[in-house]
Amino acid sequence: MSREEQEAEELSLKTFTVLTRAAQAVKKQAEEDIRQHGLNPTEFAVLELLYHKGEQPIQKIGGKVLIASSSITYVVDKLEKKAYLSRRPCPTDRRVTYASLTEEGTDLMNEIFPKHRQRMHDVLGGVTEDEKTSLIELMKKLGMHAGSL
Amino acid sequence: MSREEQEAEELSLKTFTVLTRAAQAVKKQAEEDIRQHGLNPTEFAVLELLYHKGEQPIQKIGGKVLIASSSITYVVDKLEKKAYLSRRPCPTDRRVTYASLTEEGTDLMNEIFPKHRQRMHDVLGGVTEDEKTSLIELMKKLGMHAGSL
DNA sequence: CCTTTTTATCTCGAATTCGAGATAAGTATA
DNA sequence: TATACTTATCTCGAATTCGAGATAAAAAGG
Repeated sequence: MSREEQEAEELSLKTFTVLTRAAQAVKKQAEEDIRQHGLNPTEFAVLELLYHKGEQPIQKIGGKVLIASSSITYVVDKLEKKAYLSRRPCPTDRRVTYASLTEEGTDLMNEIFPKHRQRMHDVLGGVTEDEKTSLIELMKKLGMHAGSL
Repeated sequence: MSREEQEAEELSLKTFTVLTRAAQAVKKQAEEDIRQHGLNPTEFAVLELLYHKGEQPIQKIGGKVLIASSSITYVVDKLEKKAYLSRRPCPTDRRVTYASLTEEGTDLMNEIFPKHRQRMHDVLGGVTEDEKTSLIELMKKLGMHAGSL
C-alpha cells in the first residue's frame, strides 16, 4: 500500500473518530435534558414523532426511530403505562395498531419540546449558522453513502 | 420569540438530527465489520486502545473508551475469557490492575485492524478528502463546545 | 376457494450498559 | 498514629436493546 493510500485511510479513520466523539457529546447533552423530564431518548423520540406527525401505525414508528420491532413494543408499553400514549386498533386492518398521544402526552410535549429545542440550540452553539449549513450538507452526503452500503 | 430565533433553533435541531443520523449510519457499518470478527464495538475499542497505546491500567481504559467502571469489568472479563487480554496487578499500587494484549490478542489485531481501517475508509467514501478535513475541523468545534457544557 | 407468502405485532431470553454501593488500598490531615 | 478522604476495581440488580420465533391477519397465486 502506498504512502498516499495509508494517509487517506488515516484521514478517514480520524474523521470517523471525530464524528463519533462529536455525536456522543451532543447525544449525552440531549439525553441529560430528556431524562430530566423522566423519559429516555427512545421514549422521547417516539413522543416527538407522534407530536409532529400525529397518529402512526406502531410499525412505522420503528422505521422512523430506527429500533427493532421488539423494542417498539417495549417502549410503547412504557409510554402507555405512563398514560402519554394510547393504542387504537385499525378498523380496516386487524393486524395494525395505531399509537397516538393522549391529552397528557400532548401537554407534556407542549411543555418540554420548546425547552428541548432551546437546549439543543445551546449545545450546538460551538459552530456558526453557516458552519451548521456546511455540516448538514457534508453529513448528509456522508450519511447517505454510509447508509447505502 | 422572534422569527429569526425560531429559525436559528430549527437549524440547530436539523444539524443535530443530521449529525445523529450520519453517526448512526457510520456506526452501524463499523459494528457490522467488527461483529464479523466475533467482537462487539466496546471490545474492539478496548483492544484497539491496548494495541496502539500498550498496557493500560483498567481505570484509564474507561476514560478513553468512555464507559462506566462497571462496564469495563464486564468487557475486560469477556476479553480475558477469549484470551485476547490478560490482567496484571500493579506491583507498586495494589489497587491497580493493568490490562494488556496477549499474543493472541496482538495477532488478532494485526489481522483485523487493517481490514477495519480499509472498511471505514470505504464507509467514509461519500465525501472528498477536503470535505473530511472540513468535517474534522467543524465537528471538533462542535464536540468541544458540547463536551464543555 | 385453498395454499403460500407477506406483514404487523408481540413474547421471550440473551447481551450490553449503567448506577449504587462494597471492598480494599493509598493519601492527607489532625 | 488514628481518622478521614480519595481512588481503583468489582458485585449486583435494573434498564434497554436486540434477534429469533410465535401468532394472527391480509394478500397473492393457482
